[in-house]
Amino acid sequence: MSLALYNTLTRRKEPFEPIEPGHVRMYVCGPTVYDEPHLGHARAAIAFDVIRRTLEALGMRVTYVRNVTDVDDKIIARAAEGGRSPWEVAEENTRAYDDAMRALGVRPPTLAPRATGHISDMLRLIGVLVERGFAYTAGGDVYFSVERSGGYGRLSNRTLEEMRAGERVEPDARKRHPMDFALWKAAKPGELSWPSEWGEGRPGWHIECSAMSMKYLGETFDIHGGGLDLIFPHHENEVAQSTGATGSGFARFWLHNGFVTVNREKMAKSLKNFVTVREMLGAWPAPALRYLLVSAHYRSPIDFSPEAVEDAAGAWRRLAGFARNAGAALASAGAAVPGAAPALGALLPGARIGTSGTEGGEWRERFAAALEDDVGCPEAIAVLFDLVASANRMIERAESRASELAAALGAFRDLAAVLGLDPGAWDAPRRGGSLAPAVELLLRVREEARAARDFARADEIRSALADSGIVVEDRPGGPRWYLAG
RNA sequence: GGCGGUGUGGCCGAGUGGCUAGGCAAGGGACUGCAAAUCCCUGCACCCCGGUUCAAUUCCGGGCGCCGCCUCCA
Repeated sequence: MSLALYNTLTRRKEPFEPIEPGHVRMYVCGPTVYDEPHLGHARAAIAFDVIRRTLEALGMRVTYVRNVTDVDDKIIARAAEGGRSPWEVAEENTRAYDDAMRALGVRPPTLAPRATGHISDMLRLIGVLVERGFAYTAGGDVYFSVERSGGYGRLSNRTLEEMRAGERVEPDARKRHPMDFALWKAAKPGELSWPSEWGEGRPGWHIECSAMSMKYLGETFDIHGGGLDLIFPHHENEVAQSTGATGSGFARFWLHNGFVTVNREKMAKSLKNFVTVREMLGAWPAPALRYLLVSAHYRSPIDFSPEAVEDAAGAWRRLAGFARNAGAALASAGAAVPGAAPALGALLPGARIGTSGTEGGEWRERFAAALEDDVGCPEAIAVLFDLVASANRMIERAESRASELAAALGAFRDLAAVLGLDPGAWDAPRRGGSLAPAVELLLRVREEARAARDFARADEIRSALADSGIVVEDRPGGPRWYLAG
């Protein structure tokens, strides 16, 4: 089997092959940094993080570009409210975004270009569009002419007539067609601006993605992604601009992630029903959040609620518990414990899910097949749980060979890593070890109490540790402890 | 109104023309000083109405509900 992806452009699943064999070029619309990231941003970033890891795990090299929109009306407005500069606002929120994504195990893209660093590229592109007759000036503004663009509306599957029928905004008198959109906006006095042959101004929103994607990935590249809400007008306009300027095709596959909803409604600033990543991380373990956002197919909505996160946390505990138990079982059998998958954030292929012939080949094959079908994470997760149940039975039954369990754990780590859910990778950073001597002393005291059948004292110690986030399990071979979460 | 998506057991969430994923929660059992973790067992789901078929949750037609987009939006 080979990889198939759902392409918004054709509204079908299509076999995917990169233009350059073995090398995928992918561009995803990143955040507009006017506020701190909410769960919706996390969902998008994680969706494409998993897509990227999947491509890599299937043996492809991925050049992944995700932009930062750091010039925009909302940033300017936010700056004005706080009496700060737009630069400051953008900088602060870019940092908040990066921190949040790192905490959720989202690997940094290959490149994260900022709009303000590419003004000259945008001006050049606008110049070409004006030259070729796809754009016109009106005052200090430059507009793109949708009527000049062949096939405008193809991506969002609607015609210009249909769009006009649904018009909700008063047409701007300076536009030739109501759907024409700004490539360059004349600066208002005192506003952030750059010089151009059309006067002082700043770029429209859509042109930055055309300029930056083509600069780093070429005129035609493999995958362009973003949230479902960007299909129209943002991506439609990108297509129009880019194909207008180059005369050749733009992105071949368009991938769009579904929303995070609250009470089945889109999470959005305007509805005031959003939850920031920071708030979430304060209340729940990061891997539980990541699990929640990976557990649904990337195109489906995920309805957020405290119960949903609680369920995800439970599922995550089962996965993490398995890695712990299997590791301990192997160690006590004197067998080698498979190493953790590459650390989070490492610019390395997410995993080695190589198929038949390898240890744990059957699970690897099923897992790969799930992801090859339009990145079917729910199915892939089901394989992971099947593996866990099966390997737990090996642990339970003493007659199982250590080599078999080691293969299962190795496969588990490799496969979970494709989803960014390898427990080893999450545990490593916080295994400071500074707690260990104190905890182990308490556990020795507790063992003495248990030996003396002073269970009140033993339970007291256990619950005191629990209050500090340390879970104690009494095993046949003695107590074991770990950090909760 | 146009376009797109979606409707599965208490909840989340795959999938399939008959052999009916997975997780969480729940109940019972094993293990344990008690727990925890783990294992075993249990619950007979597919919006409605027609049609095709030996057989439909799965295919076709119609209807209804919900969600999204229609120049803020991941």
